[in-house]
Amino acid sequence: MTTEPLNYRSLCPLSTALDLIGDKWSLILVRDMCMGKSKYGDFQNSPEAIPTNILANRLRKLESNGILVKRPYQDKPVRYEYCLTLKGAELLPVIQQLARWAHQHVAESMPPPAWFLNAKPEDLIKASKL
Amino acid sequence: MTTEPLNYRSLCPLSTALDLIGDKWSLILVRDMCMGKSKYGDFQNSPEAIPTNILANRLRKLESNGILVKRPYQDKPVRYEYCLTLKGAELLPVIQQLARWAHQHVAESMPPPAWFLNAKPEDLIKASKL
DNA sequence: TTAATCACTTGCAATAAGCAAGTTACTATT
DNA sequence: AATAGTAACTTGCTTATTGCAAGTGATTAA
Repeated sequence: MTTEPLNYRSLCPLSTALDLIGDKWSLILVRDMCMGKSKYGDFQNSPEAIPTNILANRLRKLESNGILVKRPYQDKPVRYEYCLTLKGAELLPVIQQLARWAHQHVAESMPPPAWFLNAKPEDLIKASKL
Repeated sequence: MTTEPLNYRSLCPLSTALDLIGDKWSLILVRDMCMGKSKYGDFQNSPEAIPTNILANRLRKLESNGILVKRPYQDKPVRYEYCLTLKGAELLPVIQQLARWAHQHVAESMPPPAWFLNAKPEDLIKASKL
């Protein structure tokens, strides 16, 4: 498997999950990948405007935690795409629940698109090797 | 309603949700309240060992965002309890999905108790005024 | 040759987290 | 009456993380 931090605050499943993806940006990136985005520039262009150094850092962490895979889709010049693994795709239910909650309880938030709420993790993985 | 930050990164529901509870500690506290904990000292005694200044700060934020209510349950000396509102209790599905995900994909994490996975938000609110 | 794009890295300032100790208001003990 | 103890915090300070602006290397396009 991939290298994981190994310094969990506790072994409570919620706590370990938060240690891996419980920061301000990780799930935003997972969302973007759920929406079909896959390139560095795509992530930068999201409305939340992630700083570029943090983007690079989060992509590295998510990769080393097995949530996404980075692979070149061309050379000269080399360009990479970032795709969810099964582990990453299965965060979809988490994101769906968060979006549902915000829609119900945060007045300012926009409604999540229906296709998003009905999507399944399996729909998201396009030929990645787990 | 209660005072909310009003400085959301975007109006995407996921993004607004993360702006409210997407930090390292908020959901840990919501989990504790889901488990029946309600006092300052209870939260401090959780295995993740939240620093006391951060605990006080998070309780304030969660209260001002309408996720919990703080109320005295005795005076002389005054002691407070912190209880989930409906808004807070409805984070349960989010936490359940996170726990489920960790159990499936994080080798080190313990299995979530069955009663927890089957609990419903309504079960959690004990006579708070929404 | 110059300009442009993509995918980053680097340096530094600002913000947040974490640790230890102190405080206030009581109750209980000697 | 003095001492100790507990609950719920606050304060000061150090360390770590974020965020902003600018710079870099590879390559294509004008």
